[in-house]
Amino acid sequence: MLFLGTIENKLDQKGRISVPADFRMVVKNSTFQGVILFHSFTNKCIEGCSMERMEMLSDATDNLDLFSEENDNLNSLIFSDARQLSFDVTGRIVIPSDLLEFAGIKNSALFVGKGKTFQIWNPDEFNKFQNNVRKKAFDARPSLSFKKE
Amino acid sequence: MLFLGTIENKLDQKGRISVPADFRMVVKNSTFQGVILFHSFTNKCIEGCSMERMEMLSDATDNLDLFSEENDNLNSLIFSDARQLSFDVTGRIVIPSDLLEFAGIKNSALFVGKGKTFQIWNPDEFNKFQNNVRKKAFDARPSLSFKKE
DNA sequence: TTGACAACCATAAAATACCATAATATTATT
DNA sequence: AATAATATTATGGTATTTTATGGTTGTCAA
Repeated sequence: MLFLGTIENKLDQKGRISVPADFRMVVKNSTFQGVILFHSFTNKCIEGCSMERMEMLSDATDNLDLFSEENDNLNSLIFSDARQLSFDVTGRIVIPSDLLEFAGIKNSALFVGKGKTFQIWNPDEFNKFQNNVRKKAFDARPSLSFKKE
Repeated sequence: MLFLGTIENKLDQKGRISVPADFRMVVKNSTFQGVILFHSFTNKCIEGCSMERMEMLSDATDNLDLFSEENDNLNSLIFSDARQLSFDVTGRIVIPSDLLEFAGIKNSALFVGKGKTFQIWNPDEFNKFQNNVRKKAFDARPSLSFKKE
């Protein structure tokens, strides 16, 4: 199962927001009924994934080197920053305020499927980003975008 | 199993449409009883495939690199646009309205087999497209089109 | 005792399951 | 081979469930 599509949901005054049903389905068989969130390293948005994915990341970065400063820094960046947020009965989470601020999210947020992971964006910010990505893809491969007659 | 042939079916007022029985057979042994749909990057139509195929794509693009902007952009193009649609009891799906608009589909749609994938077209648009393709093939290779006796 | 937070209850809208039927194809029978 | 019987589709309408969202209460700790 993959995180697919983009769904916009609202934050209520208590900061709660529904995780899209399709996204909840992805972690349905997971031990942890919730998601992991952390700052994105590439964009002005929040990164999200399942606990299983986080464990894979851990396995990938873990080289058992207790003396590697680089390794320590990387783990610090990723794991100390990550929060596990469990769903309430109706499938909502409360996104920590520092993450909301980082992503510039106020009243509503966009859940963006990325396959094995997902992101949470300010809807307007994502529009800008997506247009930019499409433009870049277009510039890189014009032959795919416009077939000559 | 492959997606083969072209079948035209109707949309009802609720936007439901039967996925051709032969197409449903292709994903019969899949864990996810449904199809993945997304905008075509090359034509005015909807692209479709099985969840397995989407997972293969995911495996191919997934590199666990949290710092790769390029990878992030690629995933954004592919997965943020895709929807998983499961069959109802009679084998129907509801195609999201934005995809219908993109492909210019109103009352009926044409399922076009492409082997490992398929497409969904406005029937008239597909005719135009098909004629164009034939014309191009004709222009390119007149010698193949008219065999002398 | 106040403020943060979790558990609980409620509801409108949207999505999906359910039931029914008509059209088509497939098989069986004579 | 012709026709009857059966199964499988595609399609239409209704009922039920799920989802997203809002509000209230209870609990624990500062």
